[in-house]
Amino acid sequence: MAVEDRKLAVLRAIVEDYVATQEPVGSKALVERHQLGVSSATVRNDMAALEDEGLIAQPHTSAGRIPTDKGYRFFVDRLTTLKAMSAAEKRAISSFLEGAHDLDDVVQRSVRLLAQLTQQVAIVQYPTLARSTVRHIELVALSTTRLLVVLILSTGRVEQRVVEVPVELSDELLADLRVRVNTAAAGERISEAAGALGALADQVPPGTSSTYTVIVASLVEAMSNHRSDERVVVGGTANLARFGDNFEQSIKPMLEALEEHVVLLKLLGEATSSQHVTVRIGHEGPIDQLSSTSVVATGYGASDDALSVLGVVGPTRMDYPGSMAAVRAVARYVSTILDEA
Amino acid sequence: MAVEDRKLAVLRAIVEDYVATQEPVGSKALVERHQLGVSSATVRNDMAALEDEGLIAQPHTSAGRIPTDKGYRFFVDRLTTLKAMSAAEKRAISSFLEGAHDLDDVVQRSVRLLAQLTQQVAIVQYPTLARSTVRHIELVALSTTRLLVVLILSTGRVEQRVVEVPVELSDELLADLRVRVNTAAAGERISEAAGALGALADQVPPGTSSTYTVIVASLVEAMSNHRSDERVVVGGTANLARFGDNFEQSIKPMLEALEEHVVLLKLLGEATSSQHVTVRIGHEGPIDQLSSTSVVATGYGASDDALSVLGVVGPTRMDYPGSMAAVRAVARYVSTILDEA
DNA sequence: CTTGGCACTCCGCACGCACGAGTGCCAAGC
DNA sequence: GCTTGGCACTCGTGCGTGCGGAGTGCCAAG
Repeated sequence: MAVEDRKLAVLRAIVEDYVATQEPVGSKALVERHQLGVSSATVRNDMAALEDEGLIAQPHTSAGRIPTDKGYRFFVDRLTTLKAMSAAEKRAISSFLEGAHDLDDVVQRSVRLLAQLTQQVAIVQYPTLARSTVRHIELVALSTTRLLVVLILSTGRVEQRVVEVPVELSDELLADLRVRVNTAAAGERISEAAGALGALADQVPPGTSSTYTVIVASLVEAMSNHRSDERVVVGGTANLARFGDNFEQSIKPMLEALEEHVVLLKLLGEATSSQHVTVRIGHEGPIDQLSSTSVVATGYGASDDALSVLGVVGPTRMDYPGSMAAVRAVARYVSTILDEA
Repeated sequence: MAVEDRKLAVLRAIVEDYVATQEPVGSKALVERHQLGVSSATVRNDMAALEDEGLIAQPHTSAGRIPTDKGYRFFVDRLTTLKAMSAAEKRAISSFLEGAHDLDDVVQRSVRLLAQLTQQVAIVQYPTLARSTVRHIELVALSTTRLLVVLILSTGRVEQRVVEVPVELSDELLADLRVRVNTAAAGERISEAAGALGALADQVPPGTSSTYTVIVASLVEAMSNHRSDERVVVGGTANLARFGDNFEQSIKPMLEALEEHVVLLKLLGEATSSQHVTVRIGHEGPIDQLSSTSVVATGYGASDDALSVLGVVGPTRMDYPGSMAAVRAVARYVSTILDEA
């Protein structure tokens, strides 16, 4: 085995051992636990080299080495082959997810599943609405000036929104509106539906013009900032235990981030752009407080132009191959399930 | 001041100091921080008596005293007068909640608010559907055998459910069904709607009987176990920091409980039966692992026959008067808001 | 019943020490 | 040129010891 190759084997061994034990790993322990075929002295030399390259570091003199963020990055990029899920695992996943009878249910189950599989904190963003078309719009008057708009989409999603309208609503008006709105918007993509509705404002029945325009404007406004695909669901927070015992520094910022969905979306970030599993290690992430946590995420969804995102968050010292495999597997299953729906 | 009265004053002082400092409180510190008008020796005697009664205890000989669960119970039942919220707080609460334009929003904001006010973990159960009446039922075919049922309720709630029907659906059948279902169920309470629907199965159009009965049966089944008012929302988990530093023993079981909504509902438990604020202290709760956490909760909702529940969970060592006041205040505001809707 | 005094207990903390794990370097061997 | 065994050196950790302080219980006097 060439020297370079062995160095990488050593790096891999260090990562694996450190992930498993959470303790700095020394040269001696390394040769014992792995078949490296060389003595500890040789390993020491290799380690010194790896340290020069910035891939590993020692917490203090005369302690073992731990991987640096750069080391993990190298490990993930070059030393990792995604484990395939076992047949049993596959079965478990699909049977678990197929029991769902509701979008909420699918999302809920996915989070749980992911948390369970990876033993980490799992995050799932709701599927985007981008590709959905409008199936039906129901208008319900909650009071004379408050209107509930229920949007039923082709994919079975249901969105609702209360709109404050600045005029009095009558039953006839509403009935008329309902028909017009539906004929205008039905079959349109949600992104275009707002536009289609806007056009309505022109072809108003005579004598009611201002009322109409006003209501339609409210509707358009409500539909264009539907925010529900920014919803995220979090699960497996109890796995935060694996973050280490240091509450203030590692667990608390994580809990705080988990409460802020906006922050979470930022965290999952660019993963949304592809169906590839992407990994963000420690400081690579956008949030300073979370500099010792990694994110493994991937886009998912029925098609490439309508991706949402899902993944897990854990300490930099995490089982990358396992997490990546689980994330990918769950994303695939969820995608196919959403496709069926 | 009579002796008994002073003993209670001492108990109150101990609870307050311990809650504030999280440290066992000694006789000397007590006379310094509170105007008890007696010497530390006298307080010591009182403390000995309180300990005999099981209201306080010392972690070890020659340490200060801490309240027992029984002591907290006594404090809550007899020594506490609910603080009224300040005018500013009231304004803050109502303005914060009134910004909501959606049931989800109301619930979400309530949780945040409660967590913020109490600096603890807040839990809000979705309002019950009990009193709602059916406004409209929309049926959408997702595939030839999968039917999306959307239930729009008078209160503006929207419930959805996918039903697997064991027959092929045609457009005409669906249109017909839609009309019949709506005329049968509209205006009914949700609890009665299932029954009203069931009656439909009899007055079937000739020739389609079995198909009809089958679909209606599916609908009835789906409607009778709507489970959405069992949904709970949790917030303020970052406040778990105040649980103390002992992760394994106090924080982890809490995180686990927070993931299990069923467990949470059990935890909030009987509070649902009244609009009173109820307090469960430590071991009084139904869950052994949470023997050092207390629950402050109350029923809320538009009317007495349709109560849901909301509250906070924290360490037994928590600010009961403050939490109780906040829980009550939020419950009231949410109730009135739901009432308007 | 209250109070000051006093002896006693026990926790927490700092100090010091020895131990062990791990390293880096070197000289010898393949 | 790599590899290897040996060896001295460095630190971090764990453990026993000793001390100070907070707090108590009890007692005798007011």
